[in-house]
Amino acid sequence: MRKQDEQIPGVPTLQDVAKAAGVSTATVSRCLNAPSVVSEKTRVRVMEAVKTLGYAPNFSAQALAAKRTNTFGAIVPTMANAIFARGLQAFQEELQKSNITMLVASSSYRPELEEEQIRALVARGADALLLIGHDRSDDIYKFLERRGIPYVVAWVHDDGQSHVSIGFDNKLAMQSLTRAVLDLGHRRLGYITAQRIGNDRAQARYGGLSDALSESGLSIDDVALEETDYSIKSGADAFDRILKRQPDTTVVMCGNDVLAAGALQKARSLGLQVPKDVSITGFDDIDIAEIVSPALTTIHVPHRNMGRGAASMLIEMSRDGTRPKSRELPAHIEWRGTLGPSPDQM
Amino acid sequence: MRKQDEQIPGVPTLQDVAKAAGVSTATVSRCLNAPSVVSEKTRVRVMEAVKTLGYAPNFSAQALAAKRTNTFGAIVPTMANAIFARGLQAFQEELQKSNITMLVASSSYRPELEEEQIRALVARGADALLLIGHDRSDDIYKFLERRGIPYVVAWVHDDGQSHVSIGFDNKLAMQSLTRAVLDLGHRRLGYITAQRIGNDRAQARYGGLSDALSESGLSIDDVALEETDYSIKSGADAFDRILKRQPDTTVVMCGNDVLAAGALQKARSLGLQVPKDVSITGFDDIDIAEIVSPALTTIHVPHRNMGRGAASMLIEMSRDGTRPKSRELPAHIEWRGTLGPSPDQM
DNA sequence: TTGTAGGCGTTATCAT
DNA sequence: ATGATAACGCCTACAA
Repeated sequence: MRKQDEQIPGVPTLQDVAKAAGVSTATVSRCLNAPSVVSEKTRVRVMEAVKTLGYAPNFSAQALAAKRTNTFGAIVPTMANAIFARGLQAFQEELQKSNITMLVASSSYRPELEEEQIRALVARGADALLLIGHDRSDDIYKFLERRGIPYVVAWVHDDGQSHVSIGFDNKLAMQSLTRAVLDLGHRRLGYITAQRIGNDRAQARYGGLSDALSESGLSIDDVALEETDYSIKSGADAFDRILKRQPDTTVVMCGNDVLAAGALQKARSLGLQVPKDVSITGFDDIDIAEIVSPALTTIHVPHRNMGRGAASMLIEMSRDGTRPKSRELPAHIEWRGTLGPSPDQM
Repeated sequence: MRKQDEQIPGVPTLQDVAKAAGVSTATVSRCLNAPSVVSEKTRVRVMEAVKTLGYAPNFSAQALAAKRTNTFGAIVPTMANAIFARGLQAFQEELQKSNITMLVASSSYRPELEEEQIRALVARGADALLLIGHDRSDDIYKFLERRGIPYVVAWVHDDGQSHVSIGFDNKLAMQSLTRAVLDLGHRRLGYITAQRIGNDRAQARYGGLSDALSESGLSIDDVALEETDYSIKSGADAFDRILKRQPDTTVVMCGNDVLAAGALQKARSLGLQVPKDVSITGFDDIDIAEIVSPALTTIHVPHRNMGRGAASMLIEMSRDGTRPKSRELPAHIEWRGTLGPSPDQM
């Protein structure tokens, strides 16, 4: 009288559909998962029952029984950052084509939190994982290997790393930009970076700066360095500090466009002309790079392509159990208005 | 020899932990979910086994048995839009405090797709749902009611609507901004809106414009209207068309900041001074509003608060089964540099 | 082509 | 405080 004779409809199950269509649950299941193997006649009947009852499979039960969830997970540092938001959007659009759902978690740039999130997504049955950057504990990589969960490391490409990845060479990109800056005669540099700890992209970019400097016989120790968090205001404040410490600075390079936008804003409010008095460079080429004025000279990064590519790699890995080769995507200098010759050149 | 005597370890289950600790699976389950009810001694033993085996509960099984997933879903039009990305980030951070996972799906502003996504998230066991705007089919609302899934409609507040919501009055906000514009003497207006179909925020904003005009004895038919999609370039193009159609336009109001940024850019490239020759207004107050120059006069919208508030409302609804009152958050004009008196005033 | 039935890994209700 | 054991809803050999 409690369980069996329940009168209230509740949520329809396979059982209900089976009963309504006068077939077994197995047949209903097949209609849904392998329609070709069931006769036209019964299939029509079953599908009708499905429709009228408003049946939708219970995901948990499905996952439990089938041992696959058609769900991929993505862990990003933050979604509030346009570069990840755009990449995720593309990632998701690509997955959707294959009827795969995306689960997102954000780690707030905190390694412990990221580990937790990875485990959580795996526990939830994520069939594959998108990770940002390769900088994480061995334990967690082992964990993934052991569970046989395919993953790709995105937003970076580094020949020294063994994990399947899709991205660009952050170091090389910043190195080439720095070379361009030096070629323009700049010698008194400032550099604003995001927090580098636990962020291999920021580290690599810094490394690129350093290397380019060395090439020219200069030292990274001579650049006015500011490390700060990710916001326009932080960029502005950092710019201010740099100019205070080193008033004859001719160029301030920034680890990303957001910081650069802040720097640019501050320069303007300080009455400095960009790039006549001081040059500024960014990195990422997000929307704001184009609308500030003068528009930011920056590194163009193929965010959407990375998201899309990561999706297709994961789909392949998950489907075929293969291990595709890492993909390096191009990043290039986007010349716009904030980088000019050093005033010293005159 | 196949199932039982499997030698390869595989993923540890409750069973394995139970065996290792010499207790029943029930006890292990209790250790994890209600530690207080099991004796100190056995608990320690069990937790040890958990640790050494690296056990993590299987989410699907858990959900299937417990009929709750600790997962909330969010369906947004797109994550590539800063306003949603920021709101989601806040939403997720708040959920995390209560150990709830967020599932995101994006509908690309397509109603049918949104319905699909809602059903998908529900099928995946979402305990509650965050929806954007109240504009959707009755069917889907009925579906949610029937399943007893709590949901809140965010980004809007409209007394005429019955669903639990958190947001601000889009119409009123645009109305007040329009009043301010008219007070400054502007009479030749242009308006750039995002696609209004299926987007009640865009509709409401347009309505606010229209109403404010009527109040002053003016007609919406006299404003040069451009409807376009969401991008900086679209805003720029629309601005161009407006000035072609109506060269004596003194102000171009925009349905959001992205379009306004485009308009501003185009104005500059057309050699127009803002706001001396032409004024521009935005809506949303996202990052870019502050960094363009002159900075955008716009409507400040509490994105993060909406995300956070939506989370806490949903948590309450899901926990207590209550139905909280809708919350209206304040939105106000953020006066900056792009809105000035009409040149006609001189 | 279709049905039967055993599992999937937990939770929760009873006893004990 | 702990242990059996029946759900939970679906998938999938295997049998018919």
